[in-house]
Amino acid sequence: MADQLSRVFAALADPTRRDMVARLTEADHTVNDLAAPYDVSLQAVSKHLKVLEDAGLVSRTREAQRRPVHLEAEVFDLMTKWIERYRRQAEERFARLDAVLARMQDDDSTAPTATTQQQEGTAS
Amino acid sequence: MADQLSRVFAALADPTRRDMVARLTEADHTVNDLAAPYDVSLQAVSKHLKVLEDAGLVSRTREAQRRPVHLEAEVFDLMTKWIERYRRQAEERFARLDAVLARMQDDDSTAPTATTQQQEGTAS
DNA sequence: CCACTGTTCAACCAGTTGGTTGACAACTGG
DNA sequence: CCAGTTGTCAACCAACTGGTTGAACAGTGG
Repeated sequence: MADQLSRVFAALADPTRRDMVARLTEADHTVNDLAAPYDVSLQAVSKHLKVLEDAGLVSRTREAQRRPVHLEAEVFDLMTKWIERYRRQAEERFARLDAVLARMQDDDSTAPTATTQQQEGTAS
Repeated sequence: MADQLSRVFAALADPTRRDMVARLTEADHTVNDLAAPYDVSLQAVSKHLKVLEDAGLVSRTREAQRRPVHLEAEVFDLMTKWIERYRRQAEERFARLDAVLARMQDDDSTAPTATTQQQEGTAS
């Protein structure tokens, strides 16, 4: 099956599932309960829940005939970590780039072939 | 097409695309350049890039025959906002729940059959 | 100008997704 | 125990995905 991070992103790529997650932050819900607002069959909702469960975003227990669905919010951290890591990296890079540009402006005697990495030096 | 948030999540649900994004935080890259590490055709990579572009995660300009790919890191905020909003909401709810449980423990005169209506709170 | 490099478009294919309906399983509670 | 409520499983379908190959387009540079 794909790694968990992929499953989490994929699970949240569907608006209906995102809405379910949003509602589950307020309170646990039964399947019927969850299904009510959407114009799809109960089975479809059950499938959505399976996707969320496989991603580790929700868990289900039993309580009488009902299967209360509970949000496992810790999984959010998985995404947050990934996103923040690369966001930070991108920001640092932009900072570096700004510095380079500033330096170039500063003393424009710099050779244009100045060992900048890939595209970076493309100050056309 | 779907809304942008869905497209962004869907785009990042693929490990190859996540890796491309990761590499693009370091520097811009051409398509060939990007494709090098992966064992798929150039056309497949081109498709992945289209997905990332449709999600607003990257932009492409022209430079001679090359099409340098550039990361648009701001889009990360879209996800971060969504995630953080609901994470916070979930945390607040858990805090509330803890409070309720603490209170119940405090004066255990509470009827044990205390109508667990929805699942918990009723404190909406 | 024309060959070459870099990239995309088009058609196709297998596998997945999100939905459907119908049957059935699990559990309560009268 | 049996009827009723709640939810899942199975089979099916259309649409989408991620990959392929072959052809075409864009732009440079000899």
